[in-house]
Amino acid sequence: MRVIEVAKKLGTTADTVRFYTRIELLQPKVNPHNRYKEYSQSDIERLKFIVSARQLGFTVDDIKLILNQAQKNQSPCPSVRKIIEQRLEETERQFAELVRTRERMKRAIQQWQTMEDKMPTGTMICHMIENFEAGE
Amino acid sequence: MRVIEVAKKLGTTADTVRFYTRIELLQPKVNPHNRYKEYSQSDIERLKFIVSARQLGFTVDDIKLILNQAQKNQSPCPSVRKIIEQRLEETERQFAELVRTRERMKRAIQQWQTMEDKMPTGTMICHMIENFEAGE
DNA sequence: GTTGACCTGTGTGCAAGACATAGGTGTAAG
DNA sequence: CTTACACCTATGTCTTGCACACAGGTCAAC
Repeated sequence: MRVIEVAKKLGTTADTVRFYTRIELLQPKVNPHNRYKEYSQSDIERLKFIVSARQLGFTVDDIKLILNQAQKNQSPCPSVRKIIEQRLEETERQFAELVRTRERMKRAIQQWQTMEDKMPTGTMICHMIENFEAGE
Repeated sequence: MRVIEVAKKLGTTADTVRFYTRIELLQPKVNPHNRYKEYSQSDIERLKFIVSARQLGFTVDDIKLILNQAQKNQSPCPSVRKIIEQRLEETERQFAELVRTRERMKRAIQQWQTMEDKMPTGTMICHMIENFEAGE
């Protein structure tokens, strides 16, 4: 199978599959006639794993490590457990930050509803932004 | 003032100030003796604006546009209102995606608590990931 | 004069793909 | 057998917002 067909089959994009191939997470055979990559069934299994792991928050480097362990016939499970804990912590941090930003944005929009547009001055660029009060 | 002092004053990093300078959001004078950048009071005001806008979710390009408008003596307020609505929409999308990922991660950790570690097989890399059920 | 801590600008790296592009393929029509 | 043309390919570059690495400069103490 070629890149587009593989991508469709797994609900991802051709560019993503090409990316994984470029960094050698996938190593499909190359047709010597036209240099097109040919993805085998086992490539597809591997890609399926990669996509699942990405959805669980593993980074591409995490996945590389996991695949390497599996290739050396070590159980990747202990690493998997350890890594997902770390990634979850990071996700929680991102989440908190995103919530804060979202709250600020909403509050700004609300505050600005009753404010007029103004021209910039020498010291003021946009009074709405400069006078915005985050409210702790 | 020089880059570190400015950064401290506004609660940001020297690298961030250097970055804004590099992309010409800030244009401090350069001391011809040692080529160091010298940030004036008005540079600092400008930086203060940039930092505030970043905290409200504006991108650096947004800020460029806003600053350009202000420099042409146009009120940037209409753009500001329009842009923040877009950025809020994007933030909501990111938020939803992050929540989904977080839920998946938590559910995975829970499911895996009662699962044993296994060795990889020809078709299976990590059974925990491959058998993970997202639960809608 | 010299040490040494600290600071500077500039170059490069990062994540995870998305986008641009030059060229190849393949099918259908003429 | 051409030719046309839509579609596909691999590869190179771009994105965002900084952080980090590094070679060299500054400046006070000795």
